[in-house]
Amino acid sequence: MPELPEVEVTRRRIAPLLVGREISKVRTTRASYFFLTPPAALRRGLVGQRIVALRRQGKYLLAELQAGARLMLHLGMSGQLFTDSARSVRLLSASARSALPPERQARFEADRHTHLRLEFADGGESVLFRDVRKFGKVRLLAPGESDPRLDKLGVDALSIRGEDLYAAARGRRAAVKNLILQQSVIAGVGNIYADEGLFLAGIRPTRAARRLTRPDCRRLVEGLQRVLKRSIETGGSSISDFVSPDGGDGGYQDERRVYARAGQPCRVCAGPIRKTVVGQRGTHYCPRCQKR
DNA sequence: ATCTGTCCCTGGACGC
DNA sequence: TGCGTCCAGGGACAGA
Repeated sequence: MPELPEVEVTRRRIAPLLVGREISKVRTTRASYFFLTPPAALRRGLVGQRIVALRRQGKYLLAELQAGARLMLHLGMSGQLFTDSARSVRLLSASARSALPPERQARFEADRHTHLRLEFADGGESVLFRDVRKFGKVRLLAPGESDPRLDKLGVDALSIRGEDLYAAARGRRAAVKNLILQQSVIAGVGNIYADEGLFLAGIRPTRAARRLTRPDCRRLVEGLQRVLKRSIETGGSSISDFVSPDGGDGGYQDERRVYARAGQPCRVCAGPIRKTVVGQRGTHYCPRCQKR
């Protein structure tokens, strides 16, 4: 699931392929709630536009266009942003793959889940957005226009300070894990890195947010930033769907300490990692290393 | 204001 | 082999 590191890795690797190029053709699938801007309006608004920058805000990507409009993208749960030449088995479902001869099994062919395809005036590589579960979003923002989703975002997870988290936790009875998953509090943290950051900080995910001390908040922010930065360095986590724009897998899934490791030995104390549910999300922790 | 539960979607895992 | 059932989860939303 794309969280801050996966979105940032995507941004860094695909920016050189977008910035400075003029969109010549836009192909979409039919309208669905994936399209916050209806497909036809999206096509009209993008053709002929040149992309001048690609930024990240929380888990959102914003492609800035020359005329001041912005293309807002969210990868949701299963979103994949990549180029024509990307090769990855993750770009095909297992059933679709098994129907193909071996030499074509890693080759991408646009399918019904490929909702957006941008072609460019220079005739070079196209950029595609595929999203099986359609939890992703795409919206074209007119010059000066914003989106409530962006307006609500809190401090970016890479720049938040312990003191900010401490302030946000005042009076909150909810579990600390719920607090750090709230994009209005910390923008960019999702389920994997929430669990991993809490582990590094030695904090039990179920602990009431308001019970955190200042030092707790400081350690939690340090833990979160450490896992986020390390994940960016290793190319993100490719646990189910994530691929980088060239089709390559990330490397962070091999460094996970708790996420999706229920029953396996803790890398610190060797005791079994436990799985529970917090706020309807699968939650993994080490009962011995995360006592408080 | 905060908190909790429900819903959107699809494919993969699992049981029989 | 094939079918049915359950599960994963980001975030919007409704209702308490």
